[in-house]
Amino acid sequence: MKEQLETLRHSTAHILAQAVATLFPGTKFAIGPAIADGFYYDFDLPISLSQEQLSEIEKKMKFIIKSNLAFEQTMMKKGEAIDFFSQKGEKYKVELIENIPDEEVSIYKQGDFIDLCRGPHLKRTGEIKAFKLISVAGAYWRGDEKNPMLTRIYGTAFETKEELEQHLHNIEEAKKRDHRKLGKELGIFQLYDEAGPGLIYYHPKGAIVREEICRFLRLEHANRGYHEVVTPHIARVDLWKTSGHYDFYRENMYFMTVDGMEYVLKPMNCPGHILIYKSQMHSYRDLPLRFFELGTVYRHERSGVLHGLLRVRGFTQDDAHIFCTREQLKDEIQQVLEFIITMLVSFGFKEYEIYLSTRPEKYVGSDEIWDMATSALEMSLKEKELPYQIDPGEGVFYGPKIDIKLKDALSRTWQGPTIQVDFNLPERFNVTYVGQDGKEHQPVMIHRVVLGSLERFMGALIEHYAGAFPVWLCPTQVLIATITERQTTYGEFIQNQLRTNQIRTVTDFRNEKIGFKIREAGMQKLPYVLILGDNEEQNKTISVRKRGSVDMGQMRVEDFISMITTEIREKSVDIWS
RNA sequence: GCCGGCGUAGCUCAGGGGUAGAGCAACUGAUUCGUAAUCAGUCGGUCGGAGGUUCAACUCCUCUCGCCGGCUCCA
Repeated sequence: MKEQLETLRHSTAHILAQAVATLFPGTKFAIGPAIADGFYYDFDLPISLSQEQLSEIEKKMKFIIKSNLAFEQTMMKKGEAIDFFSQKGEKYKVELIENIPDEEVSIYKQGDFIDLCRGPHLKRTGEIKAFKLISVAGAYWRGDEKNPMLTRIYGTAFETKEELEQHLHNIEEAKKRDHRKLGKELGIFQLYDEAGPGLIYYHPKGAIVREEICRFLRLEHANRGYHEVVTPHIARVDLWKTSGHYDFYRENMYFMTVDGMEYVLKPMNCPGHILIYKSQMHSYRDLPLRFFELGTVYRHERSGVLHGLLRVRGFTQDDAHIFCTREQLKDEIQQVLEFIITMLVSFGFKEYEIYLSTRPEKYVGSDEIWDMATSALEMSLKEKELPYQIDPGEGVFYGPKIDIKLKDALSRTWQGPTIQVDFNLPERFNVTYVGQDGKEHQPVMIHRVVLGSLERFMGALIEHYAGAFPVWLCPTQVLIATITERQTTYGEFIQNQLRTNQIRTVTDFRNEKIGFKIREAGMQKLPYVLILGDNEEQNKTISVRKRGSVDMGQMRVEDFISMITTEIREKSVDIWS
């Protein structure tokens, strides 16, 4: 973000704070930074604030802007500042100052509003031309849920009114791509109150999309030497005690007691794959051994975090566990990275962020093995020349990981693909292989998903394509629409030809105008509509209309079949919206 | 889980203590039409659920379930 814009937004945040100070005496102030597309300020308010009150605050802010107050900076000795803010009861500010290492702290003042702030700021409040308060939300002080919850007001500001309008318009447009809205409109999936939150029901069209993705995944995994396995949805609690999930993951697990025995609905697939590995002795010659499963898992996510397909309680991962030697680790990681990137590209994803998460405070295993695994991950990223960021201390307790985050329509990021190195489970389950030396050794395990969960991936995919899937994924690939009922027989003949060629085809022989049929097809984002009238029947042709109002004119049905078949086979991601 | 908001017909939404509304969809009929909405009629609701206040609650209050925006947490 441009520094100028950042300053503008930060200054707007200060004006917001001043307005709140005037309107709600007794408010304590926390922090108010500029963020990606605006700013926020966190307050400890004496009252609870609702969305409607934002316009009242905006009004006050406009008054402050009009008053054209100067932003004045002064420096204060740390002790002095602590006294000053303590006197005002500003406990959050005092806490902030105490954490500043310098001797002096910077204070900004506009009118009678004084705030701890590094700056920089605009010269005067009057420089703000275009801002809007967006929403009010709760946020924990310092982002820690053990701390009190503050009231956060989000807003945005731009240099011109036009830019502000454009931004608000963009958000409205993005909302039209929301997978929850499109999922319902296009008949892809639905959630049902009576069935429980976070549980997805794929409708027939969604099931087709999902199945196409699964078929593709199975093929690609087989091509890369993975062995597909299938494991049960429940397992005795003992298995989860051995794995450590019972101790570390219990609040996310579903339990049930049957015949006096306790079972767990699986939250992960790893223990199952380990059982399969351990069913026989393995030589170093067997490694790497890769078990793949489209494994459906259930996790009790906290109610407030559920979000359409992107965050659910039951989902299917394209999960695999690779058992390999330490020497093979880097090579395996590289292959997985390559696999992931290839798949993302084939689905048309260009925007994703890669993170390398390193050793957290609590961890198992030696420093030496952590360093080895972390550098294996990092070297793989470097050699693939993939740009990445480091997420320090964000690794799992059992090992470091690479996460790839996909973006939704509103640019919120969601973790999809991940590669995690694990030293813990092989230890807990006493997983071994016989080495060249004839002795038992412990393999390293890699947990990895390529798309992540099918649910989340489909959600991201719907938003990515705004519901207009590439033809190979489309539930309906071709609609045959007749001009009058006279062409019904010809339409059936055409449909038969397409179906014989495995093209998913539906017909619209209703007594409706062609414009009406085309409109419906357009709203359903169907890629091709074949229009049949007397003209086509006489010429033994079809008129082809491609998604996005493109009239391709008349052609022979064989030519159309060959064209669309190629498009399907190549999984063409050519987008025409 | 926490903070704030919202739940009215299959869908999108209006209404506001005194007989429940529109558009689309569905159904019936007419129309047989050339590239994003043909016309007319009909059907459709325990106003998310449970308590309470009131002569009277869809409307006010309490609880509860679900959804939305955030926070925290994650595929």
